[in-house]
Amino acid sequence: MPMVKKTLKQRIVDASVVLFQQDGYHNVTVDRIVEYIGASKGGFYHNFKSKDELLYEIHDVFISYVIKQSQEAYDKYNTPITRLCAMLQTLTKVFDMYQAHITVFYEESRSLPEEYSEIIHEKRDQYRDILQKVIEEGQQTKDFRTELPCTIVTMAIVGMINWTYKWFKQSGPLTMEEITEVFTDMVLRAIVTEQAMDEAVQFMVKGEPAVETGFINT
Amino acid sequence: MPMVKKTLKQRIVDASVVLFQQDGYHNVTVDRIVEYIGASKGGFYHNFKSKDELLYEIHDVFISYVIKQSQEAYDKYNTPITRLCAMLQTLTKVFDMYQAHITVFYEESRSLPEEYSEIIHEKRDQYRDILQKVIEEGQQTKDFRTELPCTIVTMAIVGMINWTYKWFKQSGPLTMEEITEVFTDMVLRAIVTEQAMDEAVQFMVKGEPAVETGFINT
DNA sequence: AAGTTAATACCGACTAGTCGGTTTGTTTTA
DNA sequence: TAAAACAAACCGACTAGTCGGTATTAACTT
Repeated sequence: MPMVKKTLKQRIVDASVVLFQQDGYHNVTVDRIVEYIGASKGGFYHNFKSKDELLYEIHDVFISYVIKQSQEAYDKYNTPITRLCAMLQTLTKVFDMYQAHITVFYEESRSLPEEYSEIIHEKRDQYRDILQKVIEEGQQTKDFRTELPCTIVTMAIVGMINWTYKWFKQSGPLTMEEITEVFTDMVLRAIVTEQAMDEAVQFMVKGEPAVETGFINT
Repeated sequence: MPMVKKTLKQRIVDASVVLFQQDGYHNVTVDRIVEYIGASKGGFYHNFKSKDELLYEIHDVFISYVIKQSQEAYDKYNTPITRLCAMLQTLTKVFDMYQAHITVFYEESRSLPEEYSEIIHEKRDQYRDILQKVIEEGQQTKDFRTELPCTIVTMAIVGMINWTYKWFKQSGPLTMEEITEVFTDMVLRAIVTEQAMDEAVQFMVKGEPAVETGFINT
């Protein structure tokens, strides 16, 4: 295992994500970031043109990864149902790992200067388009119900998944695997046609749920 | 129609909600708020102890209204399915009207000082609890599938609904009524048991979807 | 009714502090 | 030895909140 020394730039990004998630972009000063990792302001501005550029970096790393993973999930399978399941799996997994990034992504993008936010918005749309494409193709093959407008279905799924960043706690009683399983079940039941339900049942929840423990946030 | 003159306090709140939604709490200065409505800084601090207190006011007005409406929807009906449908209806309607408030509520609550945020978090949990209660009761009556953990189901629904504030545009091609109908359909199909499906079908989408037009944001 | 006091609502110049960014200086590396 | 990487002191713009003041209305006194 090559224990490579992390560059200052990487340390800045890592620390910033955590701090931004905790307290929000505007409540975290550059001074605090560099103090947190025992560096200096000079080092910061040597690596970043501005605080905004750092924010952009965080956004871009995350959304680029999401797109890459989504596309891979799409390419790996060849039916709408398996593709959808793979994407749900992939996305929740990413959301498990990158929760801090996501929080920053969905709450601080307003602070991005226009030059940056244009790029980010485009990529964010790409992410949605991949999912929407799966839904559309499923409707064409009659795997998915055509009574439901695919834009709304897409956004319903996106909302369900994205919102996890607001309430999921890695230290909480629920694992992301459980959540994924339930989400998948719900989505499939909601949109798969009767004729295609045969293929879908294998991805659904079996048996009784685990004991409900504790409670969680909004 | 009694054309009551709006108080300065109300004008400040109204303007702030719009400005905060657009640019975020930290990107809107007190000076800008008062300039926007043609008032003064003195007037502002006569009505509010601080900028934070104004933010709290906006939060509280919104979440209190949501709780009130949710509770009313619950009380008005007496079966899990009808209650659930009524709550979905109510919530999306509220979200249609109060989109600016919601944006502030879900994106700026971090900036609330602890004294305020405690109260708000409590109320936010109340909102979720009302919905979760409906799901739980539905599972007890076997109207809803017991294989699905009710906390996850609740948060899936909350996420689906809440996320609308991120992408729904009143000027866009989709109306909130359409969206509500599709959401209701999806949720019911996802969680209602076969034996109770008879009661649920009346709330579901009939026929083909409207023509898909344009596209929307994440 | 007139005069007096008091409370409320609002104004706007000013201040103290904060924070992103710069400049200058020092160390490390290739 | 020169350039890259980092450190530390500094600057200027910005902003939440203050404070002395004014206008308006209500309440009380004589």
